[in-house]
This record gives sequence, C-alpha cells and structure tokens, in this order.
Amino acid sequence: MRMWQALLSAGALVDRELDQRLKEDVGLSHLQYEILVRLGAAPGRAMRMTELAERLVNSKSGLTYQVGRLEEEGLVRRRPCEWSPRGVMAELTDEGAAMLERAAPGHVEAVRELVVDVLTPQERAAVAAGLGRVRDRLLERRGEDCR
Amino acid sequence: MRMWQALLSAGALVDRELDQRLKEDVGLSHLQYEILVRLGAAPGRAMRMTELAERLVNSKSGLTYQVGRLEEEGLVRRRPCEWSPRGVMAELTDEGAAMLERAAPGHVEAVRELVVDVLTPQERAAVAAGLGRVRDRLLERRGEDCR
DNA sequence: TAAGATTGAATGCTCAATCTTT
DNA sequence: AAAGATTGAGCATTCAATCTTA
Repeated sequence: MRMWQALLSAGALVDRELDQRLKEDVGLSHLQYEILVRLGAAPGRAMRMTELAERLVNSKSGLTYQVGRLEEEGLVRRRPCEWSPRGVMAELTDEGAAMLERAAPGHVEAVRELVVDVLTPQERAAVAAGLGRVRDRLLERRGEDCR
Repeated sequence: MRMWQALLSAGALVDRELDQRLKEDVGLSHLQYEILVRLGAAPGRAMRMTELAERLVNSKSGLTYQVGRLEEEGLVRRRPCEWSPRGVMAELTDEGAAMLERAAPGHVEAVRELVVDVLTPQERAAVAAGLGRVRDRLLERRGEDCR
C-alpha cells in the first residue's frame, strides 16, 4: 500500500501547492483556474453549466457559486443557451481570456517543476495509462448512478 | 500533459468516492478515517497534535476541528502530553479502535477495487516510486518554509 | 413530470489573532 | 520571545429544496 499512500498524498500536496501559487500570482484558486481553462478550450469560449460541472470534480451548486464569483470579477459572463432555452451558458470574457494568458505560463511551469520533471519517462507513461483508466472507470460509474 | 490531467482527476475522484463510501458504511469522512488510522498505528495509540498535523495534508486548525468532532463521538480522547507540558496528545479510545476495525476492511477493499486492481504491477511500481518522490519533494519544501 | 439551474442551511476549511507555558 | 494549541471570522462545499420552462 505504499503506492496508495504516495498517490493520495502527492495528489493532495500538489493541488495545495498549485492553489497557493495561483493565488499569489494572479489571485485565482486552482478550481477557478480550471474553469477558465475549460471555457478557453471550448468552441466559442463557452459551455453549458451542466457540461462544465460534469468535467470538473465539483458538484453543480459549487460550480454555480464559483461562476458567480468569476462573473463578479468580470472574467466570465452568463447568458441563456440559444438552442436549449432552459440552459445557461458560461462564456469567457476578453478579460477572462487575458487573465488566462497571464496565469497559464506560470502554472504550466509549476506543474512541470513539481510533477513532470520529477518523473522518468517510463513513470510518466505508466501514470498516464494507469491513472487514466482509474479515472475513466470512476467517471463511468458516476454516469451509471444518475440513471 | 495527459499524464497530469489523469493524475489530478484520478486523485480527486478516488478521494471523493472513498469519502462517500466511508460515510455510508460507518459515518466517517475520509479525513476522519485517516486520523484514526494514524492514531491506531502510533505507539500507545496516541500522538501529539502537531505531529499528527504534519503527516496529514490538513492545516493545524483544521485538525483541531476534526479531533474535536471525533472527541464528541467518543472515538478520540485528548490529554496533556507527559513529557512536554505544553503539548496535547490525541489518543484513540477503545470505541475508536473498534470503529477502526469496523471501517478498515471495507475501505481497504474499496481502495483495491478502485485503484490497485486497475493497475498492472509495473504501473503500481512506477506510481509508487515516482509519486513517492513527488510527495517527498513537496514535504521537504514545506519544512523549509517554516524555518 | 423531468431537465437545468439556483438558493439556503449546515458543515468544513483556512488564515490570522489569541492564549498559555517555557 | 517562541512553541504548542485553540478560537473566530470569512469563504467554500455539499445536500436538499425550490424555481422555471419544456
């Protein structure tokens, strides 16, 4: 179970560290940064709330709260979904896109320093494959629970 | 960066899932369970608050809070530390030890099902070695910050 | 009635300030 | 003054209940 302990604490410690660095750098939490990243990568820089919540580990109401905060900062805008009138889209503003560009280099560099560069190429491949399967199985199970 | 995404979401998803199962099984959060495990493994089933906080990812005040909750449940007892009069020891009660025995089999089984059995032996070895280093580097850095 | 999203209450977490003992 | 621990305020997260529209 050494493996299990390492996975658990490495995950938590890295998350904490990145959270702190992002707050110092640009004043965003790690979760807020992830939200901006997803929106930035979406077509039209916009996504429905539900779809966004599914990709993040967070619950739906947690997402509502954080998007509300990002909207106050002017980084995100909410607007009704065109093709499904009961949906809501969250859209990255220009200011949000600028913030993302400002935050990304430091964040990527930090991930490299704390994780990527510490692993050998073989370890990187093994982690990507193995934990990718772990994640996929949990996401499937999650889907089943809703049916 | 596929590796990084897998690590981040697998860690969070597994943590969440174990938290839910523990709550359904015995009514403990994952963090509370971890506290009981550390105490159970300590000599005399007791540990100083500070030492406990260092091993967990949590902050000190977070630990004070959770130990308070566990004390209300009768699973943990607080008493002054004999050899260092300003310290406080947290000690597992008999009831706490019983709770641990009740919770452990299901938890271990869940970890096996969700993580261990999903990885090949090579992947297990790579995760243990690589993420072990990631964790150790972050723990060192944490120590330096306090000096 | 069900999907999509939000709100409110209750709990948990973190930071800085405080208290106590050496 | 410094170590060890707790407290309180403020923010974040969850769950269940609600609102709205199809």
